[in-house]
Amino acid sequence: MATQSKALIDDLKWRGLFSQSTDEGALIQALSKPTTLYIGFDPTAPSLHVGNLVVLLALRRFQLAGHIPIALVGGATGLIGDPSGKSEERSLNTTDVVVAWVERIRVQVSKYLDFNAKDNAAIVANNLDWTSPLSAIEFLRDVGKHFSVNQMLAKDSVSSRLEAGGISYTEFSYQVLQSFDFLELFRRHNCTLQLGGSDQWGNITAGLDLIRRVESGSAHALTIPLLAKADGSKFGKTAGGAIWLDPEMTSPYAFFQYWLNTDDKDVINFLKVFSFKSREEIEALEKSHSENPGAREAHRALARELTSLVHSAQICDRVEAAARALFGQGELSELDEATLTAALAELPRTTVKSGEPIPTWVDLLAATGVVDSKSAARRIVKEGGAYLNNAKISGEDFAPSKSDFLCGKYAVLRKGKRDLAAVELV
RNA sequence: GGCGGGUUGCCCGAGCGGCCAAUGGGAGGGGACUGUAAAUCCCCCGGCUCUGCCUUCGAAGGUUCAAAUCCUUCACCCGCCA
Repeated sequence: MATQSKALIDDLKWRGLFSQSTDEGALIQALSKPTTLYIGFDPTAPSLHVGNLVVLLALRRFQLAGHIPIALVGGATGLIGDPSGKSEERSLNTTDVVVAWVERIRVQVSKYLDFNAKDNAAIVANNLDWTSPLSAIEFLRDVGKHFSVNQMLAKDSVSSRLEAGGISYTEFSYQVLQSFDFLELFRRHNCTLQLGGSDQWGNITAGLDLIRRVESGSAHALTIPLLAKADGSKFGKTAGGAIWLDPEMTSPYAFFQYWLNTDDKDVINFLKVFSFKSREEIEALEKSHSENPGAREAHRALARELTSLVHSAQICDRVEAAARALFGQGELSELDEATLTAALAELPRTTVKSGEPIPTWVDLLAATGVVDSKSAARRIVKEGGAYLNNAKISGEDFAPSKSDFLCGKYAVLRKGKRDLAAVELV
């Protein structure tokens, strides 16, 4: 099985999922037997986003290779705030907010792991379980005593903050808590490997030291590079904010579109990082993409796989069909009502009561929430980016008429090239 | 606790009594070109009942015909001293 564990590491490297690790030979040796490993997710929002998916799917890869994954939800650490990668102190969330987020993230994380696997069922843990019973005195005596402030100060997450803006005692303590998590998981589940983003290296190695000192145990660390885009912009962020996994926060339609619109320069890398396709399959997509980029086969494969994984194959089919209908070459008016209804269901929408006068295009677009204000909607009209049923309109006062409603029910608003919204006559 | 510096639109950052909805850069948006891609070029980028009006420059008061700009108090940040 040592060759298998070597293959796992090699695959991670090929996918660009390997930043650094503790002694690689020892790690491969350890992984030759089923190994328990964990990743922590702090509740900093009500949902995980596509950036979290990188490490979460890495955990899944380990489970598929026969190892036992633990997803740790940071009910405790989420109350403290990780200084890693942050240039300034963050404001604390209230405990009830964090409790609510923990629950949502626990459910979300569970979707990507197998809890029924016979020999290596996944585990979800919450670090509040072992930190909350601990008194401050116990914590300082039993845990704190093993930490040298000199070493803590040397961590990049702390030293960079000392230079810019300072750091509170609260966030300074974060690495101790994370180390304690590793120690507890080592004790409870014989967890001997922690995965994390490359910014977690300092926190993870602090845990290794703690395990060595307290339990004379040996454990390993593996970090994953933070995903970078070709143009240097931040991955997973759009004008509207982050791309969330929660369908209430980012609609499956928008989710699919996000991946479909991936920069050509990034699409193969993203496939390697996110897709569970084999190396051969991805290399085949790379070939077809370079031969005919306009067909966007690789983009489509990426969007399909991730939308199916995060939402469902059924939802994926729906949003893809919607996009095909709305962006297709044919006339919108030629779509039958069922197709149109299904397609428009995926879009931001507003309604108009049939007895009442129809508002202007500007008012309608603003009502769908596609733009932030009526001024923004007016600007779109003035600049020539306003469409009704795929036909350009002009004049700030333009209002659709009854006959513009397809099948007597729907009007399709478009802002620019690809931002669509629906108006329904009720 | 003392002294000094700072807090400006999504972000960075100019402005230091009227010419300020506020220079510049970035992000973002629209158009052209394309492939619902990138690069490039042009344009836009507080809000509204839009040739005008309203609300913004940490918060609250005040001076003035007029304040992002001056004064007072408060909050937070940074530095030096105790």
